Amino acid sequence: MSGKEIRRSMPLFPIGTVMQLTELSARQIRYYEEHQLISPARNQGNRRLYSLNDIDRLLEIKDLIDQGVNMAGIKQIFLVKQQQEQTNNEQQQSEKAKRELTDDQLRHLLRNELMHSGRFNRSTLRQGDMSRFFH
Amino acid sequence: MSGKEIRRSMPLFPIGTVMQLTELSARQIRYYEEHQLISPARNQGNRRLYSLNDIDRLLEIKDLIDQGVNMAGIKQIFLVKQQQEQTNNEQQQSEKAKRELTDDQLRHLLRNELMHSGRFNRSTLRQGDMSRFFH
DNA sequence: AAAACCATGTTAGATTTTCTGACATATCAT
DNA sequence: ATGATATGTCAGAAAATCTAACATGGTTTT
Repeated sequence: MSGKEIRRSMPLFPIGTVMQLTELSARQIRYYEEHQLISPARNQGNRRLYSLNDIDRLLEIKDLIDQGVNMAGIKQIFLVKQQQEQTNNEQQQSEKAKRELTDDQLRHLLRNELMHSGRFNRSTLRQGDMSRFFH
Repeated sequence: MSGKEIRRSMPLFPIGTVMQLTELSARQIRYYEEHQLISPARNQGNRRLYSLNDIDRLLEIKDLIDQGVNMAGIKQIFLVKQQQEQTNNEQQQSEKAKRELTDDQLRHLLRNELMHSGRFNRSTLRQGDMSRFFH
């Protein structure tokens, strides 16, 4: 829920950039927002700011519209997808729980060794790396 | 030279976004441009548009300035880095050349098998995937 | 067929953002 | 003290965006 997600949901792009990236008109983009298919952030001056996720969503919308789906349809599709993700997460969750038990055992087994392997884990500090904002 | 690079050098961000991302003032960002440490694209209306690479560069600049390096110093550092990359590429190039010879042989060996393995390589068309613009 | 609805275009006026160029200023080296 | 460097700040102009309203060509519904 952190890391990647924070970055992909970071509000970065003004509507002009989004228009070019998606080849949608400002009118269309705002209209889809009106119908709650997206909800971009706003900056201090009330201008919309879109995230990578928003843009993905707009591309999906565009595609569905090309298939003849209307607003209501798209809204439902997104709902289903969201629920799908929800259950996916729950599955992962429970699987993870199982795994964690054995992981605990593993950790236990490894502990002694580590206690004697005086090795440091220096964190690599690289600078000027925009990738921290994405992926 | 294509793919990734095109994306990371795609002009996307207005100066306001870049200010937030880098915590530099507009004045600073323009000043560095004046000294040719960066050269953002311009849109039709003459507004600057920065790429991910530009932002990386600005973060690097910021860091160097924190270390007390001045414009001239930073310019030189970038020059050296660029040359470094150049020679790196050349090395890779010549290594690749070598490898390609053996690859040719490999291809040769595989050709017959492939000629008989009537298998199709359907390209996966996924939609609404912003990742095509990045990484 | 008429009326209503949907998705989008277009326009207008207000507000925000960005642009360039100029002048101001603090810090540092000479 | 003088000058250079890096940045702040201001002003006026141009561009981008905002909201709200009206216009319109296709679809449905009545």
